[in-house]
Amino acid sequence: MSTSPNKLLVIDGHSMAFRAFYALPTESFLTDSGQYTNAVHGFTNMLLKLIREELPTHVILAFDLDTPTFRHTSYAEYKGGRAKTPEEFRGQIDLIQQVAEGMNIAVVTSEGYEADDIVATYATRADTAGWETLIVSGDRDTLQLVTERTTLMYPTSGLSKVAMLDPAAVEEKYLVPPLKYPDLAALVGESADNLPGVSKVGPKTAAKWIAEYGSTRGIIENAHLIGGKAGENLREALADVERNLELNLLLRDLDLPVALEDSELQVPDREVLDPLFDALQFNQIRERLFETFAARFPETVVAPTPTDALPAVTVTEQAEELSTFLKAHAGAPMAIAVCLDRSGESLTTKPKRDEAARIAEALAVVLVPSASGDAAAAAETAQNDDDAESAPEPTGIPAMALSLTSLDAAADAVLAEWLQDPEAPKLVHDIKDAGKRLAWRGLHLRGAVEDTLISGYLIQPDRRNFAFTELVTQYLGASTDPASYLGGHSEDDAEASGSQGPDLFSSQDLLPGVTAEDLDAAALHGMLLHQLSQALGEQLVERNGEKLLREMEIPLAEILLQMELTGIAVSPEKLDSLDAEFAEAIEASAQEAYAVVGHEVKLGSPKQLQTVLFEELELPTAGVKKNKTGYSTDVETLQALLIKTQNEFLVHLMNHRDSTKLRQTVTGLMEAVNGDGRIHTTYAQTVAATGRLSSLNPNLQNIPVRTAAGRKIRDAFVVGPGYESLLTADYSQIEMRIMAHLSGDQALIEAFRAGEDLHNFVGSRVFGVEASEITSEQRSKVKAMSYGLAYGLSSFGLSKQLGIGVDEARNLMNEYFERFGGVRDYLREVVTQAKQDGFTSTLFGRRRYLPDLSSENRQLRQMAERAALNAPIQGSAADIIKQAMIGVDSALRAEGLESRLLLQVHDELIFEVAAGEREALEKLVTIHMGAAAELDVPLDVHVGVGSSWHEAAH
DNA sequence: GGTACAACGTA
DNA sequence: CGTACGTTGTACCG
Repeated sequence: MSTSPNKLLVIDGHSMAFRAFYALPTESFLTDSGQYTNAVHGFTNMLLKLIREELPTHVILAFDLDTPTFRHTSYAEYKGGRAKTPEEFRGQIDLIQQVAEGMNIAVVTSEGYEADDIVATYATRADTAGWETLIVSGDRDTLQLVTERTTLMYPTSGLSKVAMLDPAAVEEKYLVPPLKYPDLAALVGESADNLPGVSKVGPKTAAKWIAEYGSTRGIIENAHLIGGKAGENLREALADVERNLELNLLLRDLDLPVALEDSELQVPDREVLDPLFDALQFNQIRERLFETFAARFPETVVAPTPTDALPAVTVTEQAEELSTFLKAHAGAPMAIAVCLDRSGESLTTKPKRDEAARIAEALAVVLVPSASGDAAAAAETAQNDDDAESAPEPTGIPAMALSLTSLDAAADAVLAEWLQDPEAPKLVHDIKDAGKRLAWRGLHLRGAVEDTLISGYLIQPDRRNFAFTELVTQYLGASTDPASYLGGHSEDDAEASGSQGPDLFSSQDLLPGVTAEDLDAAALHGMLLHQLSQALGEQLVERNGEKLLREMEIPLAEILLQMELTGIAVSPEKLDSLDAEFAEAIEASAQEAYAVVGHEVKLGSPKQLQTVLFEELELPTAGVKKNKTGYSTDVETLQALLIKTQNEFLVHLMNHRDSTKLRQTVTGLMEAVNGDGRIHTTYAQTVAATGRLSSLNPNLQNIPVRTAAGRKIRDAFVVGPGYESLLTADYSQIEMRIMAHLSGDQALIEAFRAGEDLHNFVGSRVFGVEASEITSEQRSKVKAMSYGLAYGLSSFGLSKQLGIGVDEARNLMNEYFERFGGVRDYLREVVTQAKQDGFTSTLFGRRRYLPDLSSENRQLRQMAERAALNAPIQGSAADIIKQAMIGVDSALRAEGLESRLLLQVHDELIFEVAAGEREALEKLVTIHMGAAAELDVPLDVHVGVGSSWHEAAH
């Protein structure tokens, strides 16, 4: 038998999707958007496993269509009696096909035929061409396709156990050779297809007859010769048998849209898969997929070409050499790569709270200029030369490496000078991180013209992972492994030379703590930064993000860096006493709660609470919200239960919850206090899809404020030594003002211009009374509605929030829109425009792309519509405060004030006031926050001063 | 040791 | 069936 290098994997998509669906629990695979994904998950996993282990060269997925096939036409009851497709399965076939599309795998369907026929056609073609074939199907009809070259993988239970069936295995298991299986099935019948066979005839009898008469055709012709009850039944069922035979035989000569040869396995399309896997919340699968394909296509993912030589790094400690190098490249962007101390903790481990200890320190910088001059010319020549052997050996771009730990004073000064020169353009990935590491070495990074982290974010704000290697893989398709480039020192090389050479060290440190491999990695990083910057730059221009990058996000990153380094002082005494206070409250409410039920219970465990509430205490379950684990135990549910039952366990439980939450916050803050007595949060600049910042380690944007107990925590944030007070400045009702501006609604604009109380004003129009006559109940109704509108609130949602009827809520909204028609028109227009463009825009041109606006899935589409309503408003507010931070920062510098910005909480800035600067700062902040944007309504800023955050907010 | 979930804090 | 986030404890996975 001739062996072909080609191997076809052909899968019956529907049958395997169903197997996957029943093999995995639906409830564990539900996305936030309400789509079940268990079949998609199982299927994709299976597909990857097959690609990894079976190494097919060609892959085809065959699917049924919803339309009837010739089998239905000739036999109306075909596949009748099947259970209705489960609701949870809905949409999953489509998702599987999308995954396949992203993997560049052919998906084939054929009007009037089944997936089996498609499988049969390709298997036959492949067999004829001498290819090896692996069929994966849960349908027994495909047994007939098995040959010496064609194997069937048939799942026996779920997805975990499969049988690999070659001809011998088929004969052993089904008693007939593959080609005779349709004969056997015709006699026995196929209940799955609703095809009755001959009664009392099973596989054994059928196989015996087939052996005797050669085929079912032969059996039919000799039916009169067969005796006994079985023979009698056979003669009665002849019509059924003939029909079964016709339906069982798979068609092997369909005319299909994809040629066998065109189904070759290719490199997957990340641009399709990344957002898809984001939506499916498949993170492990994403990794597995790319690992699988990286192993499979090293040459494409890696793409080493003769032009890809690593930069030639010169290690220097001499001021003059560095100076010459920098002058030679003056004016052109220089990529900066930082070598980190790898002996320390990695960034991915759970961070300890001490900044300096937890983050790897910068040991060296490698400076890589853009490819130009001789190196580029050599590369060009090499690329254009077909005969690789005659191409000149490419030389890398000359780059420079400097130790940060052992530079002499002169060289250090040259480096510092260049780093902080705003006119010396630099490329970097994650300027805030790099800048922080350099700052710990006393170096100041300025003049960044590119941060590929932020560029990536501005292009795809909904994306989760902007790691350098991720972006390089997606946008450049290049490897980040120095060993795949010319001139790289692989780890093996280093060990080899180390063991053979005179050096005692296995991997020689070229700089203190920095090995040759580190330098290679950094040099490559620098080289790829240039390429990535260019690739991202094109996208950025296309998506209107260049100005935002240069004029907003990069300057902001420099400010955030400073804020993070500065931190905010806390009073350990206040934290301690709060901790004790809350601990006491926790204990007290726990004891009272235990007393009610008669035993201890983990009050923090929703699972145990379900048992206590609904079994032991037998509280009514009618109308109780459910989640994946059963009945909900959230506050809303507990409140409702309390009203119904007056059970005091609920009160103690809720008190316990409140106190626990507060204590957790306090504990977290205590653990976060740095050696300097301050808490240094980290701002994530590329996380929130609307353009907001987020805060982490610890999160200082969710410190309690609504309750009195919570506000005590704000009192623990205090002015630090050497400063006189804290100052808070917040925008009042910024989102409503943006709404007024964007909608152009004259009534709303008038209200803001007149400086009236917004909610009283709106209430007076909605309820038709004087503003002074508005009751607090009316005020809170319009307040809820005003804010809700910016989130896409429905009348149902409003009714639920206000505890009123849906009709009343709807009337309220109608009345609102009647008075503020501009708002209604604007909200409609936003969605229409977003559907047209595919994205929303903020005041400053920040875009959010919402592909789900055109989704067939109603839930997804509606979620996208609400996001489209909200993104311009929330995003514009984010733009404005970012602009304000930049304005305030430069004004502080210009006026030479020592006061400094510490925190940002979405619409609020918190400053530390230097001695004697309170008045000046207050004025400066009010002016620059107010001037951050020109709107049709004023931007009101409310300022407060005090010795703690809590006091300052008054 | 890692991940998922429910719950809840902020704007 | 209101947007955008981050953190926590419990429960469960291997």
